Amino acid sequence: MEDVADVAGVSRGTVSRVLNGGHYVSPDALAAVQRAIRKTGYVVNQHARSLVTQRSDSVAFILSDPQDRLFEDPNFAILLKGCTQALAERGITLVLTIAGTLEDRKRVGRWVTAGHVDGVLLVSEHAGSPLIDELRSRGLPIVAAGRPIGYERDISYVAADDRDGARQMVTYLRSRGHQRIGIITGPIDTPGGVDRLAGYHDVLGDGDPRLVATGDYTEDSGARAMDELLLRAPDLDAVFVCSDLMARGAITALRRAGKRIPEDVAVGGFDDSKVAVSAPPLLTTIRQDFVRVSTEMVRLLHDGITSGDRAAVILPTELVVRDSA
Amino acid sequence: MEDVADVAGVSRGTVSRVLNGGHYVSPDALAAVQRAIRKTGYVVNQHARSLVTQRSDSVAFILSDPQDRLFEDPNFAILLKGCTQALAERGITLVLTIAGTLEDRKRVGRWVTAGHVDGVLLVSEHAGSPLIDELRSRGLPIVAAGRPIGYERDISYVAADDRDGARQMVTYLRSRGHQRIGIITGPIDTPGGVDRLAGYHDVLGDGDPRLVATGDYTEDSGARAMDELLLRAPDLDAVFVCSDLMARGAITALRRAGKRIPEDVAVGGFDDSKVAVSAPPLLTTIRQDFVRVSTEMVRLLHDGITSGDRAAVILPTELVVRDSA
DNA sequence: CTGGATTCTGGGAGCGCTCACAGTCTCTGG
DNA sequence: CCAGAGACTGTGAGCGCTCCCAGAATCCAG
Repeated sequence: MEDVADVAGVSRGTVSRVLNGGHYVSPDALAAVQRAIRKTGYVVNQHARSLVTQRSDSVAFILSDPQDRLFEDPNFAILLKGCTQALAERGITLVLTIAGTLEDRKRVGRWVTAGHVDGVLLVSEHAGSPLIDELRSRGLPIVAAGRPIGYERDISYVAADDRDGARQMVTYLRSRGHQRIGIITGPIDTPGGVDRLAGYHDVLGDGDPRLVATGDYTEDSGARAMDELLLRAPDLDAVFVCSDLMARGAITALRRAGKRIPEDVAVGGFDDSKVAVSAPPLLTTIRQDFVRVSTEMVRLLHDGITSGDRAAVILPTELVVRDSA
Repeated sequence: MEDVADVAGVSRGTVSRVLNGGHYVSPDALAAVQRAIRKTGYVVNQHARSLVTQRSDSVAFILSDPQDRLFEDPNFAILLKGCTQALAERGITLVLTIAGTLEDRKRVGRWVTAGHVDGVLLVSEHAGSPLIDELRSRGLPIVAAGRPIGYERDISYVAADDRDGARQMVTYLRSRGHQRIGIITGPIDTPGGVDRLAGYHDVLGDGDPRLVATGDYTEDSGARAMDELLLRAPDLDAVFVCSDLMARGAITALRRAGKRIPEDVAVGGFDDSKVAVSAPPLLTTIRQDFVRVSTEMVRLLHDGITSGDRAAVILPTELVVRDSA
């Protein structure tokens, strides 16, 4: 930097000003510095800058999922890519951390609170992680993907309107004349698990508990839950499966049981992910826009870093009718 | 840090020594410092450390793929996760960068060469990127996933033995009595594209050019290439498709054309990825171990950072026989 | 008892940057 | 013509750490 200043015939201070927006710099000095930077091939030392500004211009993307969902679930990939790009536009770097095990989570907690990042994007399935408390106590801005159960007032989050989406699907199934509508929920400690089930009950009342089964968002679990449902309620004529991937599993199970879709049993999914249209029957499902989720998350985190604000954003969901219901 | 030194009754120098391995520190001082660190809740400032050591203890994972393959191809996810974990074990942070467009690549080039990272993991489909030259000129250690065409002597890389894998598959198909064996290759500017085709020719000689078609590793392109092959060589009785995903597309196309698999046309894939067993028929394919690839990549990069060594690792591939051939 | 390793410790210098402050110069209105 | 506001510039201090060097303490062999 001293070199640049010498070449441009100005002082370090002026070079620094040019680097940081160029306010209070004369046009001559500006041009001279820019020329000198090109000539010397100078690049700022981010560490030196961070040392004094106390900011790192990077954020952590923490995937604290106990399973290897990154592979199974395309939503994660979309979220990850969307965040990377939205951050890049703001000149912020995305640091990916995977914290599956409890030990991982401790390590990540230490790392994050050591001031490596200015904020955290939390993509975790399960609630009640001690991570949130630790991050909060350090005053680190956090934005979660999905409603963080038990922390709604404490940290920012972006979520799709799960409950309303579920209502739309169940209402639609009923409008098509289905009487015995089952549901395969996600884990009951996830917002997608409780909220979609709540939407189901909003429309159908308490209903028959034999029509409710639980999966873990994997394809296999969808098949297993469907088998269970078929056993407990052989007369069911429709099922709302709370993720497309599980719906695919459920369809496999239904076919094994000799059921035609949608003639014998109608199937509704959730997500409108790639798997919804990867094979016949094309899934009738609820769309949630994960690209939008990621841009909103980044926006919220940026706000949090610059102003300390907290906010929650609920994005609308939309029924997409295809072949399976 | 000064606080810790005061509490422990020692100097900054001693605290620093404890932090960096504890050599030349008396047991008493060591214990006192460790106690003081716990008491004060001290965490090192990574930026200050990096400023003096000139190391960042982080590496970039550069995904410079023009398409959105991260979604289509599960291999990327496995690679990404494997690298993250292998690095975490070494206390190194993974910074994810996506450089799809040319402009992205420039931005990433600037960023990486600005000293943000100690090394680079390059996961790029296409060769001849100016990125490699730029990184090399800065002396940054690089490890590529897959053979970096034209840079084999310049940078480290880890690759599966594509050519031998292809030979295994084609040999197997021929041993099963197939006479007219087609191939759907990857893009011809990728190692997987040229090497697997070379393996095919190793076994079959020059053969009939009408039996060769090219895809781009997406499912759709597999279907299109199959249609083309069927048109040019309606008598073909087997096809080696150079990725499982494309093989799925090819199977769709074959079925549309009324062909039974494997009775009318046998299909061989490559990768042994999740899609190989996602639906019937289960794919006969070539296994390459991406977890192993990622750990080897990290090992090589670590070597490169600490010692400046370069190396190439070729991992064996293995035929997996299932239903499709 | 002494000289030279060997182990351990403290403190100064400096990594490359930003920020606050003091100072200079120019331009305005009274 | 002058005071004061505004635009611009240079300089010193300091961010929190590691590294180096000098010196103190300890130990062992001669």
